[in-house]
Amino acid sequence: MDTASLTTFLSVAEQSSFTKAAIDLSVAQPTVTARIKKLERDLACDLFNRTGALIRLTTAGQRFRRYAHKIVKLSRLAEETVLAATTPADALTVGADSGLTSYRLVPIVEYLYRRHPELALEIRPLEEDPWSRIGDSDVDCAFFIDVCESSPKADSTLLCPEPLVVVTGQDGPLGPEPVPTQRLARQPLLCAHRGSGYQRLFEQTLGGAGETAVRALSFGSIDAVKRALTAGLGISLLPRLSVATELAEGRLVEVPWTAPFQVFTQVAWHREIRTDPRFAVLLDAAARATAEQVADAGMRQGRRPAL
Amino acid sequence: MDTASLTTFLSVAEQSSFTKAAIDLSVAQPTVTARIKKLERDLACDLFNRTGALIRLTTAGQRFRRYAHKIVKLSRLAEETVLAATTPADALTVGADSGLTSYRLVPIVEYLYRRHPELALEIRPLEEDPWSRIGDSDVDCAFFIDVCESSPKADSTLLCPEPLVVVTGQDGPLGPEPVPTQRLARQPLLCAHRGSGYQRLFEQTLGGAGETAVRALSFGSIDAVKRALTAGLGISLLPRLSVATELAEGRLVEVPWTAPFQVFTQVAWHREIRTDPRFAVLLDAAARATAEQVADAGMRQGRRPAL
DNA sequence: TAAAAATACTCCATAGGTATTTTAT
DNA sequence: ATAAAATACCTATGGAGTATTTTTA
Repeated sequence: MDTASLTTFLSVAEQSSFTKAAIDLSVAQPTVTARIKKLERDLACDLFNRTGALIRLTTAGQRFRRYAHKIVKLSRLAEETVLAATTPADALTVGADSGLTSYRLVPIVEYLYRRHPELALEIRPLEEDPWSRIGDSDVDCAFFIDVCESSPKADSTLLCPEPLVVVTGQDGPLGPEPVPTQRLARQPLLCAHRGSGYQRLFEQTLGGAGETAVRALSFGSIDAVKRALTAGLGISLLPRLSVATELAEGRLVEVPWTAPFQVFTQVAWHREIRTDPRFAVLLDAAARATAEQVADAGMRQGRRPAL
Repeated sequence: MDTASLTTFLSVAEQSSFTKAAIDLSVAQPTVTARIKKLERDLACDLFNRTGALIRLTTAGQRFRRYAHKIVKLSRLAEETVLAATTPADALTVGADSGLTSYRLVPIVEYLYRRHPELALEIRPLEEDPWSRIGDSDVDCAFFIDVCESSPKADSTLLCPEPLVVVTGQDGPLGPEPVPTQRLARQPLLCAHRGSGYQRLFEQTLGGAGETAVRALSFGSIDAVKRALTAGLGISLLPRLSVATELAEGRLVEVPWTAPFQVFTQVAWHREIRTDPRFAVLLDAAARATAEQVADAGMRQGRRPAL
């Protein structure tokens, strides 16, 4: 699979014609035929429905097109970027679960800002599995909520336990009595992102119990999820910390259901960043700021935070 | 540029050795040398510093590695996905500026949910230029805030004008008197994402006026930006709608500065989705829900919303 | 001096071209 | 009948191998 084949594929798809694509790319028409055939052989499936004159993408072809686009674009970007001599600010890229950004990460950033104002950070929402984002070098490190497990590909450390709570809108369909998992599975499920951390576990738990498929809707941010919950669109599993105010004020209500798993806020990082002094500073700030925050919460509630 | 070269490059980078990479990939050692040389020739730069025994990535190599990772991963994914006969839920993918998700998009989703509960949506935050995300087929359509301009690559429509306001924390360094742009440029700049919509315009405006480079920090979500503002970390340009409550309650304060540009909330879409009946439903809902919302706001304020 | 990368050289697979045939409208 | 894709066939580039030399720690 090389960029030339992909570009050819994209051109054929766009022009709906092998001949036009050949002209577009300044190659002979049989060359286009050959390149597409090779792609189809490599992928072991047809990409175009050719009934002589009319050329149309097959469903496989449509699916492949998305990736082809991205790969070609990335390749171009790679070529350009490598030559760009400028070291572009080179901020430490931190991925964070949407549920953590406001409530755990901002205190850390504040801590850092006061003591190390020169440190440049770039915070990006984690839409997928944190481990793979680190593996892809998409982010240097990631803050996320998940069960305690280690990965061979990256190092990680626990910051604090993160109590979760199922919440719904004021006039939601679920009363104050304990709710069986099956009943929960029938509610529309709202979340920031499907793939990151505990959300997958939650869906698995519900999917295992419910007879129907879980209906899930992702909103991209916790704030939007809370608004949708308030509007009565469904239920959501969120860190208690992130909905404390709304629960206290009665804008959201807690659904009496306990998750059969125990999760922690944790940081994972790319092995190679270990030696970066900026990362040491960040990790130290994370540990200190979170410890302070947990201690504060414990004091305010007159007890140690729930494990 | 093909996957074989990239895999070779990644293996060499990981093993820090041409010979070990050759063993790893089950090819002869000169093959590895040749592949890397070809890559270096194509990219017109060295990827490794080889001083005989010690092999290390050059800075260009480090930069290239990020992309190589992603490209290889995407290629694998493409191969797998094409064969997957399952139509995977096939939700309409909607990109949205973080500043819009909660305040403009949730009403639209609510509207849709009531009338078309069967419609599956996937909402993703826009981290970059909406046009390129659509061009990449990353999202089917995008909601964003920007000046009114058309693109040859995608269609778009305006939903409503979106008044912006510069805000800061309660005890911020800026008083109630009008602030010159230069002074604004010296403050740390907080935002959800650097690249999407009006944020770039804002940074250009400040960058043009200020003698020093703009210090910007991205948080990934509006909610996190608001917390950081409250903590006094800097200033931010946000839709007035998204900070109305905080301004009314005095948790955030408005900085008297008027942007030299006029922006609108708008939707842009991939040309090919035009024919999708689900998209027609979405677009209709967007127009109706936004119109309702704007009318409500006008009524409540006893006037038409500010243009 | 030993380990590792580069070079020299050969071979063959294959990508790309031209000319032609097939196919479907 | 015509336009467009596939096939046949040829050529040449270049990728991959073996054997060898160069380099440096």
